[in-house]
Amino acid sequence: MNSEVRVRFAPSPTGYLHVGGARTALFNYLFARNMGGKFILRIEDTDQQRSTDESTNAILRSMKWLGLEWDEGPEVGGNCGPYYQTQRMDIYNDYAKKLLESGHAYYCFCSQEELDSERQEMEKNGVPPKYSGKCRNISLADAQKRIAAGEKAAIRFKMPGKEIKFNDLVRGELTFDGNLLGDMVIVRSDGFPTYNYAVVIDDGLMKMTHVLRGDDHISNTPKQIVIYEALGFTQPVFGHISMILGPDGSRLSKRHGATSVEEYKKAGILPEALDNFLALLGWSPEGDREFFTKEELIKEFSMSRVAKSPAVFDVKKLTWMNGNYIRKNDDEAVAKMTLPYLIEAGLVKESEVEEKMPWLVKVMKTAKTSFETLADAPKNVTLFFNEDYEVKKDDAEVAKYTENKELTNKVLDFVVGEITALENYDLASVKAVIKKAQKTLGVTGHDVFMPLRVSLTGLSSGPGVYEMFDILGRERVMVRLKNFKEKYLS
RNA sequence: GCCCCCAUCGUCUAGCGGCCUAGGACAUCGCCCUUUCAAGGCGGUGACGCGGGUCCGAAUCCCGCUGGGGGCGCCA
Repeated sequence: MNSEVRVRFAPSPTGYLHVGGARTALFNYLFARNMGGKFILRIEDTDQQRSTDESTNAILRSMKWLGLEWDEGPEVGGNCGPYYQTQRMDIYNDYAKKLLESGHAYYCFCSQEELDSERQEMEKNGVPPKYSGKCRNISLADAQKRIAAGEKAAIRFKMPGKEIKFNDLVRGELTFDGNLLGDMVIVRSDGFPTYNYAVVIDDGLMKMTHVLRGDDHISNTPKQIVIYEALGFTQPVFGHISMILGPDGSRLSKRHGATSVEEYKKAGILPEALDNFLALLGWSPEGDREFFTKEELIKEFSMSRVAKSPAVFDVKKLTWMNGNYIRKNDDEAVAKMTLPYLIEAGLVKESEVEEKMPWLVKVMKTAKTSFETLADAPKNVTLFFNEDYEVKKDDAEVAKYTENKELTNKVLDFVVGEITALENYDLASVKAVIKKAQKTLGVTGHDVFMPLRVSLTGLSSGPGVYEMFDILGRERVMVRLKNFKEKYLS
């Protein structure tokens, strides 16, 4: 079947997977799955200086975490491999040779210094910087002799000075003037291919039907098209997705804060939430719905609904969405997903996880409405864990009850007495006690709840008082109440 | 400097000539629920960058301007 859709994501392993890259990968993935085609992952590691295995691993890890499984590529193989550019050197060289022989390319002996000064000169004169074509007329035979004699040479592609057009899937027809483009290097003097060349060889040989990538590649496209033409490869359909911007409207970068998928994972963002959020950056479904499972995204996705304009990455909305995803889970699931964060915060020990699990589930039942990321969990549940919580006396609401000792004492004494006398400590009895306190003491509900809240949590706001009684249990409630009395009411 | 792309509430966006006194979501504000907080429910504030056309009619089409972004490497 040569009508099968084939798309790829081709990161260069020079750092972590960026959210912008993740979105490009996601769009390719969704498009492939929606069309019943293949999603291919290729590692563009021809930059020897900056590529690292560590980055490759980090990128693969992030892709998997996001659920973007690839059909061909590293670890899974495929018929069009290898999928690492550094393993495809022979292929690039073969095609470079063909281009040299067919007269589409030539050897260039210009040194870096010559090129630099040439460019500076052009810039000074306000001329668009473009290679002069100095080595264009050195014959292949002469060039080969010089190389045999030990000279270093790059290979340049002869740009045809013509108009280059292509039909972009998201932007429509785009036109470029080839006369403005200089002869580009396709093979560096160290023998490594350049991006614009390697990408064509790979996409051509890997039979890509569509190339969906970032906006920043628009001006590379005409350069690549002429290589497709020279090689006689079938051109894929191009689609350029707009970029992701920071809050200030410039290209999203480190100075805007977290940019890598890994950082969001660490911050306690769920992969489903990040996928959902990223899908909505630049793509919109029909209708007003915003929450989609991956399967639903696949079903709904269409390149025709991809926006042309760039999008600002709004962490607030991501976080809101993430909170919704967390709350969609049942209490047990939330307990499990927050566990690593609780352990890291020292609230739970690895060894007591099993024993504490049922209790943790109970904690999460009341706490999960209060956090938007998993990393928020520890600070929101810490007061359930130990008795040495701080009483915020500088909070005016709290101070009311530390200052009005008479009321607080009255309430606490009554409740302590009644709770101690309780045969069965359960929620119903606790409720009854509190009711009784109101009646007997002749105070409002608020005036019995607040002293209890302040003494049980040290705060004027937080989880429900009943929930505290339930989660803490009789003994810990007593400890807290008595401690509070001793410290603040005597 | 040159080339290219983009332009609807603060943000993500719907809108593809009349359904628009511009719809939804985040954020924000108010109300409700409620022992507090959160969650939830309801409601409010809030946008077609500007100027020319075309058309009976323009957020929607065309041109210019302005603004923003990207590219112009022996980086990808």
